[in-house]
Amino acid sequence: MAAITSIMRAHQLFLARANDTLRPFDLTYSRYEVLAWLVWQSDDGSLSLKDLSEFLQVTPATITKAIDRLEGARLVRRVPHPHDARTTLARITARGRRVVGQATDALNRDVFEAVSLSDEEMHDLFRLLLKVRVDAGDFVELLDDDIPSVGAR
Amino acid sequence: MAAITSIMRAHQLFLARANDTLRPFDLTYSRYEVLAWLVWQSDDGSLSLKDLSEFLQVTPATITKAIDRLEGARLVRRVPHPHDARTTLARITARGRRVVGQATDALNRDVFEAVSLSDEEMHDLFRLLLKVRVDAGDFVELLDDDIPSVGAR
DNA sequence: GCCGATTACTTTGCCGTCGTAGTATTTTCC
DNA sequence: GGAAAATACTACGACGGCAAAGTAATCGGC
Repeated sequence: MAAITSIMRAHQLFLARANDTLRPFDLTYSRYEVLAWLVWQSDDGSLSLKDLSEFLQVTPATITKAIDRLEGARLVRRVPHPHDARTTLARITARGRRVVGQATDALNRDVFEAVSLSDEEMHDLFRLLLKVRVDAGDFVELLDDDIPSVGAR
Repeated sequence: MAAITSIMRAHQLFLARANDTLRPFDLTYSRYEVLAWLVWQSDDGSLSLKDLSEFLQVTPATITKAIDRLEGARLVRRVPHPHDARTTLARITARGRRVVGQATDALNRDVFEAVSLSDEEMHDLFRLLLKVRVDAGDFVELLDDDIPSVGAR
């Protein structure tokens, strides 16, 4: 249970640091994540709101509001799906690509590189967290290729 | 960065499971934490709101609202500090003690025991998370006695 | 012992998240 | 092919968190 409390605290700290770093860009970590998925996890910079909801593991209502704000900041645009009138796509704008690039540099510099774990420690941490997540019911299919040493070996 | 994302996800999963478990008690994990501190980290079941804010590492406004709700549910009572008129104490009620006991049993059964890590793995996870937290600027003085094997050994 | 600084709490406003309910559009199946 | 089920999004209300501003009480230096 101390381990779980520790997870909670680590989350709180990283979220706070990330939001501090992103504040100059008028972004939050949640909205940064949306932009990041659009840029690096899609072929043409657009994803359906449904897909975003699944990838980020938040409810559709959360995505609706996030896209509202991102659209207000002209970082994404809603475009209708060509074949299914039920779904709407979020497409990142040129401005969005520029901002997410700068934001990523800032996050790498100020947050991710602040962690002093060795590669091996980082891998151990990831492996242990993955076990915990699976126990808690996470869907990890998408991540399997990132962590070949789990379950196997 | 995959490790940090993994921390975020693990947090999300545990919080969701804990809140599911606590829903029948009309509690959330945040409010449960307040009750738990009052019961196990104080001599007489009362702490100042300031102390709660520091222990739980949330802003005073968050504590104010949490105590509002707990007081509304008759699980704690606000009582004035005997010597300092600025501070108010939150004191757990008999009803609060009863509820937090049942809630703890439920959490242990449904959430904490769901983690299948060995004692050694648990310890490793805790140690790695502690390093990460320190790098992220956490204050860990209060925890030193809980983790004698960090740094040493 | 007074005035300024500090401390403790509350209030307000914003954000992200959830749960629930609603609407519109497919899709499925008789 | 038309009704029922499933799907995708939106709307609303609640909650926990932060930041900033306000209020009240205490402390400290001169």
